[in-house]
Order: sequence, then structure tokens, then C-alpha cells
Amino acid sequence: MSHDDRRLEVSDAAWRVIVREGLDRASMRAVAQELGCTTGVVTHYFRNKDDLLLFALHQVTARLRNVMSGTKQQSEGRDRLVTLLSAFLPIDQERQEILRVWIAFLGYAVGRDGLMAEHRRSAGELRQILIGELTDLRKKGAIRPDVEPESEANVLLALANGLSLDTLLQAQPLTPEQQVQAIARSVDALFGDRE
Amino acid sequence: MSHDDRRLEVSDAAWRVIVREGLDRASMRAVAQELGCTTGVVTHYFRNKDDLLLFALHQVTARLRNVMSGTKQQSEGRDRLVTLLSAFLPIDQERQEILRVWIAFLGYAVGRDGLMAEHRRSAGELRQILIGELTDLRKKGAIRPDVEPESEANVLLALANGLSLDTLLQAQPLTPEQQVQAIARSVDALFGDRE
DNA sequence: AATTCAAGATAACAACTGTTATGTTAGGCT
DNA sequence: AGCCTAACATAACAGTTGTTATCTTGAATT
Repeated sequence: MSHDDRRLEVSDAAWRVIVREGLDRASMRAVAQELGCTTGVVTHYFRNKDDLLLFALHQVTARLRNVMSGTKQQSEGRDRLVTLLSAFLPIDQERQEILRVWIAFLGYAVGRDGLMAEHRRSAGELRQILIGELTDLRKKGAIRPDVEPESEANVLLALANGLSLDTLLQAQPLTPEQQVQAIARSVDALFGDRE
Repeated sequence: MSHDDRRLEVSDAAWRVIVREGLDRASMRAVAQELGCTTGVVTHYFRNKDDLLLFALHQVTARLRNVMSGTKQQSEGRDRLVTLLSAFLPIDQERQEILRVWIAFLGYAVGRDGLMAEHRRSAGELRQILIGELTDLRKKGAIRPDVEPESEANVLLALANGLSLDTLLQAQPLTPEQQVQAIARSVDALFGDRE
């Protein structure tokens, strides 16, 4: 097993602790115990705790990118936009796990400007993909010409993120189908007046 | 000054620490120092730290209710729905502060079922208000009859919450006007086909 | 004037935290 | 065969945490 693979194993152990017990209980010792060894391993592969946490946070974006390329863009136009946005919805167990870790880190980033900037960076990266899609569609004349890609990308992402939050905050959250349908409705509004 | 007022002062000090330095740095001593006295005060008004945190979390809902009744419902129909939903948007400094504390607690609640249930309870409380509004409007025949108040309330709240997140996650977030406009657009879609 | 009790200060407690230094061990290279 | 280094284990450190018990004080009540 390579060095990087072992690093990932430590990071995965941290993820499991965070999902199960919360970010503030993810101490060096807890992560080591989850991995089944001692803190020597954790300190050997990560300089700091901050180093470990930052790496674990990067895994959020990495896994999200993975999911996005998994729902590969075979489709185009309307459907492509919908599947692209659906990658952010917690409609399977892995995406629910990503959401929990992401929220845990976001709450942890309140009051920590450095971490919050890191969140903004990764959010902006995913946002650019959407903006590119919208710009292409407008050039092709597929969507209404009055659509501004930048602000519209923000609104669509806001809806997707909000729907994700809903699964955490609601006793009976929207079903995956309802979530996708809500996304599809907003996307359809970009394509024309009639529904 | 009454006992309850003093309790609120302690809770407010905790809020300031959370907003400025993060939830995990809001220790008993840090809160006491923020208040300008010793931990004796904090322990005198709160049994536990959990007791203090739970009270501070309740203040989130209390302040939100306060803002909602502040944007008092003089209007009706479409405008009333829009102003009601806008209460959740971080369009002034107080609502930004509420958002930060809320997110901090939400991240902290990951892995803590009790706290997460408390979040769901308060979210459900505010959600019921929206459902009531939508039900009334449908009875009056003001909105389209195919609108289901329960799921539609979820979608509208998801959009509002997502737009709030946007102000945290975006380097150049949507302006308050754009946020309200996005809400208004979704509300308008409930009233009829034309825009 | 004596008593009571809330308000707050102070200090000590054990538990836990991240960090660091040092030990052990096993496999690859010369 | 001897050496070296990566991969871990162990242990000790200083600091911080929540909690608790004990003290002081001042104002209200009797």
C-alpha cells in the first residue's frame, strides 16, 4: 500500500468519526482508535491536526467531483443541467455522508476565516462548471437570452444546497424524486415561458 | 435587572464569542471573559454547558420569530409570502449574525442526535407557518390548485436557506435585491403560468 | 439588628487535548 | 551481514476543558 493510500485511510477514519460522533469529537486519539492503531500513525502521516482536517475537507470536494463525473454527461441540454445539479443532492448514502461532513466543516469554519475561505474556494470551483454550462447553452440559443449565467448559477446552486439542508432539517424530508423534480422545474424555467 | 434578563446577557455573550471565534472556542471561561466577569456567573445561571448551548440555540429561533413579526404582515397574497420568506435571508447584519450562529450549531449537531432533533423541531415550527399561508391561499383560489402546500413549503424554504448559505460560501454573493428577486420568482410561479 | 439568600469570585479537580521526543521493528539497499 | 529508513508504538508535556465546592458580599426581609 502506497503512502498516499495510507493517508487516505487515515482521512477515511476521520470521516467515519465525524459522521458518527461529530467534528469536535474527532480527536487524534479517536481517529487512531477508529483506524485500529495508535496516534503514532496519525502524526506520522499528518504534520498537524489542522493538516489532517484540511486534507479531510479537501476530500469533500474530491468526492463531490467523483460523484459528478460518475453521473457522466451522456445527456445534453436540459437533462444535462438537471443531472449536473442533482450531483449535489443527498439522494444516496454516500452523498448523505458527504453532506454531513460538509456541514460539520462549514459550522466549524464559522469564526475561522482561513477555513471559510477554503470553503469558498471549493464552492467557487464547482460553481464555475455550472456557469460554463449555462454560458454554452445561451450561446447556442437554447435558453432564454435574458438569463445571466453567473447569478442564475448562484440561484440554482442555492436551491440544490437548500434541498440538501432539507434532508437534515426535516423529519419527513422531500423524497429524492421530489428533490430532482424541484430542480427540474427551476431548470425548465430557463428554457422558455411555457412549462 | 431580572434573573431572565441576566440569563440573556450571558447567552448574548456566548453569541458574540461564537460569531467571532467559533462555537468550539466558546468555552465557559471565554463566555465569562466576554461578559467581563468570571465563570461563577455562567455556572450560576446555567446548570451545564449543554444547558447554556441549548438556550443559545433557542435564541436563534426566538430571534428569527422576532424578525418575522418585525416584517409585519401588512401585505397579503403574493407580497405577504415574499416578505415572510425574506425573513430568513441574511439581508441585514442581525440576520447575518443569526445565520452564522445557526450554521455553527447545525454543524455542531452532526453526530449529536439530540441537538439535531432540536434543529428539526424549530425548523418544523417555522415551516408550519408557511404551510398555513399556502393552505389559506389555495382555499381562496389565489394560487394554482395543483400546488401541494407541504412539499411546496419545503421547496420555498430550501431556496431561502440555500440563498442564505450563498452569502457564506460566495466571494461575491447575491445582493439582497437579487435574493429577494429569486424568492419572488418562485412565489410568482405558484400564482399562475404567465410571469 | 439579625438572618437569609441571591450574585458572584476563586480555586481546585480530573479528564482530555495536540504536540513532541524517543523507542521499537521489520524490510530494502549496499 | 550491516545499515538505514519508513512505519508505527509509547509515553510524557503543558495547556485547556467542564464541573464542583467553598468563600465573600451586599441587599432585602423579618
